[in-house]
Amino acid sequence: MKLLVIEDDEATRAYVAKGLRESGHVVDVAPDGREGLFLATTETYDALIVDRMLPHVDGLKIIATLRATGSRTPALILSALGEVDDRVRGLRAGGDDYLVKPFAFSELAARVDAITRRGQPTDGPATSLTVADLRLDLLARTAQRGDAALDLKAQEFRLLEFLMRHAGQVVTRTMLLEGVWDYHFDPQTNVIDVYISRLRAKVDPPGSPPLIHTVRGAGYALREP
Amino acid sequence: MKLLVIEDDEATRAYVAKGLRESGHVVDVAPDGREGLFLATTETYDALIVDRMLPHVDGLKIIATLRATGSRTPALILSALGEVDDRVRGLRAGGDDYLVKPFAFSELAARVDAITRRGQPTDGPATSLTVADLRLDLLARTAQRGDAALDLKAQEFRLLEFLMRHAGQVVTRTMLLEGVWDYHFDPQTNVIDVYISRLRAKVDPPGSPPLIHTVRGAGYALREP
DNA sequence: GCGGTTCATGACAAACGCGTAATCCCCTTG
DNA sequence: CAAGGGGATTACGCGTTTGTCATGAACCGC
Repeated sequence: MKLLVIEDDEATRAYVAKGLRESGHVVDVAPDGREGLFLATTETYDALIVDRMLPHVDGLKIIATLRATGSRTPALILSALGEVDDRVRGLRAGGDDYLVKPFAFSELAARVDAITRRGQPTDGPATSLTVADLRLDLLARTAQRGDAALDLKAQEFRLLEFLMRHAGQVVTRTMLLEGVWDYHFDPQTNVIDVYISRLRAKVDPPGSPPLIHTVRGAGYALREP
Repeated sequence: MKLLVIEDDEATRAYVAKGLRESGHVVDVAPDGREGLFLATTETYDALIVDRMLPHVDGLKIIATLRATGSRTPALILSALGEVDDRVRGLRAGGDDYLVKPFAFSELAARVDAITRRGQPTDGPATSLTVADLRLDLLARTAQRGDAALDLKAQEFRLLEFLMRHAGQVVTRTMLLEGVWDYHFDPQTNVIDVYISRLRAKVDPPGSPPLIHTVRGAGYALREP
């Protein structure tokens, strides 16, 4: 994790930076708001640790400015002001957390970890699916088994996506007809068998342990080997 | 925002829930860990407010369990334990913030807003593109202008996606041949003209202000009207 | 206003993806 | 072991998508 510490007090700055480095982070430091804002806009950080009272540019102002430019880098505010109103103001300005001085370093480290933790992988709709060494990239519409790319047709892709979203469970033909073909009745067809066959030819090539399993009398299941 | 408050103390629970509802949130409540965990796993929340000491299942245990299932719903821990070690333990268990009782409601509200703030819109790869009233859902592979759904063919979709990713700028035919058709030479063809034509028929129906513009001698541009 | 160039579009042809059907295979059960 | 049934696979036809071509319209410089 790459962090930026903006703090005017020499001793605090050195103490915080040293501690965070020992926790395995890469740390840049800035002694005032001007320098801090410059670094924050020119470099990319995983989180900012910002003192509230700073020369040149106030800490809250820095965060508000960054937020106005669309930056969402998490920010932890350090402050000697411990009043509820001050804390609320800090959080409302776009801070993600607020720590009152004096603070224990272990708590600072824990809070930094907490705000950086869910940096990238959001709860949002998954953009890729993985089962064993099989990967589907839903945005690029690509698939690969191991490191071989698979050339899947549209319908094959949809079928595989459905199977992967239900990995480990048995999916019946009815489920597939509804979920993949959008048939809400029995069309008296064997499309599924055909497509499973085509999919197998690509997903489970000879030599690889098969992932697509037939569950006789029930349906199919995609499972780890 | 939909929130879940897990708190055994009747008075605190009612107080917190009432306040959050007045702040415009939708609030579910649970009086113990068992009920809380059940709701947290069956419903979808934007954030959890969890008391640390709970009957049946401990608050930290709830969060740890949820994290183990892959859930990343932000969690704010409430606790009477204010020691540094306790706070650190709470954050390490997967909590996103830690508030010590007694607390001011305004601070709770501010912290809830802080942890939910960057819930959805991550910096990750965009899952949808928007220009004016035109929207492309890259995961569902659907498009709509205003609220009319557009039936785009695969190639038309790719072309429109490329145009939208370069909205506001002129894209040359060479760029399109490389980016959409993956031709790295001049195939002496007018495919692009043809597909632009087909796309226009769908994206810019008569009556709507056109978004696809011809830039004579240069290429095309997708622009706000 | 004229000629040349650039772009737009409708008709056409080839290729491809999709689903059906027929055949073959293999497991199950008595 | 034989018969029945469910599943696998191959071959084929239809419809759609994709790209080419030719013609017509719009634009620009002279």
